[in-house]
Formats: sequence, C-alpha cells, structure tokens
Amino acid sequence: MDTAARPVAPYSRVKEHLKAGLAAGRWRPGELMPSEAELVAQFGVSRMTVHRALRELASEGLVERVQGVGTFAAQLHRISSTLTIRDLQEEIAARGHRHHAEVHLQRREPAGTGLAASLGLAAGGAVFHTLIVHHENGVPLQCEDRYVNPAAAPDYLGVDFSRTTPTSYLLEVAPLWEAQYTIEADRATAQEAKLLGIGRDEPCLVIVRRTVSRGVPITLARLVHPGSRYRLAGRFNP
Amino acid sequence: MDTAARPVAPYSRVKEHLKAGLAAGRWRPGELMPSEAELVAQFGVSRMTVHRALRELASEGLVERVQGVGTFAAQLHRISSTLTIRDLQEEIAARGHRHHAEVHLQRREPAGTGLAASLGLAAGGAVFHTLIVHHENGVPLQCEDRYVNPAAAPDYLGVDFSRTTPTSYLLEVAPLWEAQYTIEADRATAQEAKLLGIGRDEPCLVIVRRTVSRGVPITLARLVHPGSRYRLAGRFNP
DNA sequence: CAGTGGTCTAGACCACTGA
DNA sequence: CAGTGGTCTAGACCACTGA
Repeated sequence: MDTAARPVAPYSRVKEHLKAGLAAGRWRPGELMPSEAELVAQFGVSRMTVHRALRELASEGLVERVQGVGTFAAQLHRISSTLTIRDLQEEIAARGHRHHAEVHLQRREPAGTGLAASLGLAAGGAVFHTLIVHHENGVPLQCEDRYVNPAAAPDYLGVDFSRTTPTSYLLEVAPLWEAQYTIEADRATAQEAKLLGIGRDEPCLVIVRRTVSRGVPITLARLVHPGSRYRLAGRFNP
Repeated sequence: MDTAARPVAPYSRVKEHLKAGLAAGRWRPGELMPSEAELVAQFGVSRMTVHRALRELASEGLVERVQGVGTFAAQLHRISSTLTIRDLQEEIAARGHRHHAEVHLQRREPAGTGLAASLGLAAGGAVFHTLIVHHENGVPLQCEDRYVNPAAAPDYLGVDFSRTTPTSYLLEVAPLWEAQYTIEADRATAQEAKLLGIGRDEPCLVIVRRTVSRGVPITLARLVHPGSRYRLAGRFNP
C-alpha cells in the first residue's frame, strides 16, 4: 500500500486550484481568468509551471486561451465524452465468456459506385467483403458486414477470421488510424435478423464506421447488435 | 488567407516524427522506443522539448511511459473515441431549425428506493421530476424523462423549460460535472411512443445518463429518440 | 507600447528501475 | 550505479492584441 503521501507537483497544484475555482463558479463561462504572470506571483512558481497547468486545462476543454489577449473560462455547452471501444473478442474474453465467430462470406466483389467513392477506389474496382457473426457464449451478439480496400490489406481474404477478428487484423496491418462513426437504432435487414436469430421488429443498435489510415480509406463496416443483448457505456470527463 | 507557412515548433516536429514512425510500424506495440536522451541528440533540441512531445503522445494514448524504464509503443486495442454531445436546443439551432419544448410534467415526487439510491437521497425523500418533449421544426425528436436531486438545484421546479433546457440550466447551477451513460436500442414505453408520435414497434435510441458534480449526484435522465430521426456521430482520433 | 500567451534552453534535482 | 522519465527554474525571444 502506498499511503506515503507523494508530494503534489506544483503544476498540479495550480491546475487543481483553477479547476476548483471553475467548479465553484468563480469564473462564469467566457470570463477572463488570471494571467500567467498573476499566477506566477500568486503561487511563487516559474512561468513554465503555470503555463503547463493552463495548457493542460485548455487541452481538457476547461479554459480557452487566446495569444495576446488572455485565458477565459470555457463555454461548457459542448461536451465531449470518452467512449472506449474495444475489440469485441477481447471484450468478451474480459467478461470471462467464450467468443466464437461464424464466417458467412469472405470474397472479392466489384464495388458499387457509393462504396467505391467511400473507399477511394476506381468506379467498378474490386473490394473485399466479409460477413461475420460474433457470438458470446453461443448467443449471436454482432453481425459484422465489412468492406475493405484491397490496397490497404492485400492479404485480407486469406485470413482465418474464426481465429482473429477483422478489427484486430486491420489494426496490425494499418497501425494508426482515424475513424468516423454513427450510432443509431434501426431494424435489422431480413438477412441480419436471420443470422442474429431475432425478429424483424426487434430494435438493433447499429454502428457504421469508416476508417482511414494515413489518409487512405481502409474499411467501411456496419455492425448490427440486438438491442436486448448489447449496449454501449461511456463517461464524460470535462 | 494565411498561406505564410508558420514555422513548425520543434516539439511538434519531434512529435510528428514519432507519430509517423508509429504509423509506419517502425515500433510494434509494446516495443521500446528511443529515450529522451537519444531524441535530444538526434534532433538537437533541449530535453524539455522532447519531453513535451513524448508527454503529449502519452496523453493521446500513442505511447506508454514508465519511469526508470523507458517509452514504449502503445497497445492500440483499446480505442477511445470522442463523441461530442451538445445541448439539444443548441444543436437544433446550429442546423438553422426551430426548437420547441413541451413540458408535460414538472413536479416534486417521493423517490422510489432505486432512484433515491442513485441520487444519494434518503429513502422516501423527495425528488424533482420533469417530462419534456423536444421538437425540431415541429417534429418530436427527444422525450426527456429526468429526475433531479433537489439539494443540487433547489429552484428547478420554478424554471420555465419552454425557454431553456434542463441540460443548459443544470450546467449553470452545477458548472463542472462528470457523467456516466449508456446507449442502447430499445422500444419506447407506451407513454413515450404516444408523446413522440411513433408506433410501439419503432426502434428508439435510448441514452441513460447519470450526472455527478463535485461528488454530489445531480440528475438521472432517460432520453428517448425515434431511431428514424436521430443518430449520434463521432470520431476516433487515436 | 504594455500585456498576453507560445515556445525553447541549459541546467538542476529527483524517483524509479534493473543490472 | 547507470540509465530512465518527472519536474522545476530563470531567463530568453517571439507573435499577437488592443489601447
């Protein structure tokens, strides 16, 4: 047990002091806060130290800084949250449950116009397509309909997706990526309902995700989950 | 137009260099990366400068640092995304549309056991309850069923929620807060379906959010959106 | 022109790790 | 004990803003 109180770093003291002031409403949103020079005098620390405290508050969205003008309490009406999304296989394993995947489709196809545009392919170019159903303890949890840019993952069709997941494989092939996604409630298609073993009317949580790595589109995926079996959880931490 | 190429800050150059290396797979997840001293020699900058670059990469989750040991390429299997949630009224206004709210309920009630526990109230204590339907251009978009801790917002029952939203009001009363939430697809209750003007079978996106400010529970809200009218969007930025 | 924040340096002391 | 990262300082130069 580490009960020995570690001395708090000065930059952290400054940061917590300002945070507490913001929490107490000492500065209204948009109001001018103390300058670096004032904080230097108040805390008796160097300017680099208060600068770090303020820079971190800015990156957390708690204050806004304008060069030549000053530091302002942030408007808190835009709130960004953290939604941690893990690889499904890993997530199921972490619950101590058994994961298995049924691969229903894994082939090359000609890409339709919209799909080609979305993946940056020439019109009518080939695209890789997989359709995989993921099970947790034998119960279908996710229907993963995925298109992959062949240039980004040329060996995609040879991978055994009963052993690894496309997400995990693509993360290895294209290590750093960005993604945009939408989350909505919708019905499953007839095929998805059949694969998931649910009724046509059952609400599903549908995530559509487009992934880009170093400017190159990698993959477009539609992930359909029975609403009764899956939910997302997250937290705000302004 | 600011086409005059602003000189890139040295800490930023170091950071981008390491980022590019990670993107190119120069270091596999878990692998040891160059030390601060090596980067100082390589780039000819001071240690504070490379330290800042590495600290920012660590806070973005791209590297992991262990004092006394070194800096390692991060495992990228846990990905956290940014989901920006704005006040609904503001979001609708930003689309250039008209927002209006129907207040169906605004009263004090005895809290049930589970609710009292969730809001940190004594069993059987009073709780504030509002039921509000938000419309975009006259179409019901969100049914907001909300319970509020009276201690946190004593004047809540006197607020005119046809003019402001509970979210916006509570942000003013309790400026800094944290929230946990879940997102799922479900059916609306009979009452919600009626208020939203949808069928009992229509899939809905349901967000349940519990908010805490300075350790004090503030509010518990169930936000129900017709799946056909609302979706969430976000992006990953690892 | 005074005041603001953005950044960098060269040096320092420290805690921690593993050989 | 050598090497690592965590932090701080005192000073500097700069870009930018608004009076």
